Amino acid sequence: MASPDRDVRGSHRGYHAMNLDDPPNSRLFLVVSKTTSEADIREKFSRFGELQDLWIVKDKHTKEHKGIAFIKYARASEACRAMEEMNGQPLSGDGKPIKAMVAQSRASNNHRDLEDEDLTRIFLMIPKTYTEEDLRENFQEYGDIEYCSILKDKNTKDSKGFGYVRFLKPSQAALAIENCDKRFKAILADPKNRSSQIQHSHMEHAHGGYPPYGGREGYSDMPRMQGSFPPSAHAMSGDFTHQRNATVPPAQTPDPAISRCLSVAVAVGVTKEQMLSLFGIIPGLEYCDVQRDPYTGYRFAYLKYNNPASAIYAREKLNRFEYPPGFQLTVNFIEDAEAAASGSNPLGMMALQLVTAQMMATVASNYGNMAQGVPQQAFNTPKMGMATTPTAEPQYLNFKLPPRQPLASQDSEMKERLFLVFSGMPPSQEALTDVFCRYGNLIEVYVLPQKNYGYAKFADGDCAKDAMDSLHGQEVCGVKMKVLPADPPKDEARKRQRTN
DNA sequence: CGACGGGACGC
DNA sequence: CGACGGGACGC
Repeated sequence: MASPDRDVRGSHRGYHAMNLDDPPNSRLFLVVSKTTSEADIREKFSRFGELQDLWIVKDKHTKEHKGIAFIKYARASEACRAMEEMNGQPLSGDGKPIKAMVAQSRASNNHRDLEDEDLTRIFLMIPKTYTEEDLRENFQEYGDIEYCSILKDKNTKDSKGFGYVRFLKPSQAALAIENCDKRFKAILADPKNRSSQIQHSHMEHAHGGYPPYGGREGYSDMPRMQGSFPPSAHAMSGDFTHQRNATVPPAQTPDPAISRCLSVAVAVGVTKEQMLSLFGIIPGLEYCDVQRDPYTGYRFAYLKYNNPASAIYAREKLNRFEYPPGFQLTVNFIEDAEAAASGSNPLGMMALQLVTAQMMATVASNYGNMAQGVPQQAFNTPKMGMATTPTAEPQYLNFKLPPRQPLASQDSEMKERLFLVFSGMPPSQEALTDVFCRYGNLIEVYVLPQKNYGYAKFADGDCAKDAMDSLHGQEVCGVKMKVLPADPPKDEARKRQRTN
C-alpha cells in the first residue's frame, strides 16, 4: 500500500516541537479539492523529502474542509522540488489541478503568492577577488544558472565582496544555499525592484510585506551583457587566480599521521590526468582526483595509495617537486577518512567529503604562510585573485611555532572561543590564522573592523587552551597580544534569514 | 478563488 | 584596561 507514515504520525507533536519557518521556505501552501485527504497528499508528496508536518485546514467549528493544506519538509529544496513537480497537477479524482506554492512564513501576515522570482536568486559573500565566472564555476553544480553578478564600486570597480546568483528553479537556489561552503553565507536574496518595498516594518523581525508586483516576464535585475549567458557546463575557465599555488609553502613534515592518503596543492590548470601520470609512477595508486576549494579557489589533488609505504615514498619523492616547471607541489598526508566509513556507497561519499573538507582546511591554513620567501611581485599581478592578499611575514613570533594543523571544518561546532586583544594595529587575519591553527581544530579567527580585539573559535577545548597558554602575552608581528577565554557570545537573535 | 492547527512529557 | 564581523542591487 502507501508509504509508511513514520514522519507525520502524530503531527501535533511535530507541530509543537518544530519551528515551521525553519528552515525558511520549507513549507508549502496547497490549494486542493475539498475531497482530498491527508493520505492523498502524503502519498503524492512524501517522495520529495522528509514530510515533517501535514495539515489540512478545516473550519474550526463546522470542520468543513476548506480546500487548503500545509505541508512542511525538512529542507527548502525538498519543498521547492515538490512545488515544481506538483503545482498544476491533478491530485485526486476530480482531476482539478492543485496549486502548490511555497508558504509565507507564519510570522508574516502577508499572503502574497511567492513567485519564482522570489526564490531563485541568492545573495552571498565572496572573496574580493572573485569574478562572475568564478561564481558560476562554483555554483553551477547546484543547477542552471541564469546569471551571476558581483557588486562593485562605481568608481574603482573593486568588488564589494557581495554577489548574486540567479538560478532557473527555486529548488536549485535552495540546494545552493543548503550545500555551498558556509563561508559564502548564502541566503535567498530579497527581491529587487519591488517598488516602495516596505523597508522598516513595525514588526520586530518580520520582513514585512511586499506589495504585489506585476508580471513574471523575466527578471528586471538581469545584468545586461553577461559573458557566458546560457547556462552551460563549460567550466574550463581554468585561468582563475592560482598563481599563488606556485608558491605554496614547504610541506609540513612534523608528525602528520601517516596514512595512505595525500593532499597535493597544485597550480592552476593541473589536471587529474597529469597527477595520475605523476603519482602513478609509484605503484599502488588507487584514487586520484583534482578539486578546488569552492571559496578560496585553491586547487588541490587528493590521492590514495593501497599501502602506506607507497604514500610515504610518493611524498618523499614529490613534495616540493617542480611541476609544472616553476611551480612547487606541496604534498601532505591527510587522514584516511574513507577507512572510517566501512564500505557502503553513501558512507564513502560522506567520507570523501570529509577528506575534501580537511584538505581544504589544510590548504587554507597554509596560505597565510605562502608569501614567505616569495617575491612580492608575485602577489601584485592583476590576475592574482586569491581570497586575500597576504603580505610577507618573515616571522610572526619570537619563538618557534608548532607545525601547522588543518583548520576544523566550517561546520563544526564551536567548543571554545578566545578573546584576543592587541596593543596596537592587529596583524592580518591571515597571519593570525596561521598562528592559531598551530594548536589544532581552529575554526576561524577574526578581528573586528577598526578595533584592536578579536576572537578565535575552536572546535576543541584542549586545543584552545593550548593556544591560549602558548600565545597569551606574546608578540605577533611585533604587536603584543592577550589571549583570554571569551565571555559567552552576546546572544542576539539569529543571523537574518529571509523568511518572507 | 485560497493563508495558519488546542493537547505538549519534563529544569 | 579590552567584549562581540562582513549583508544589497545606477537611471
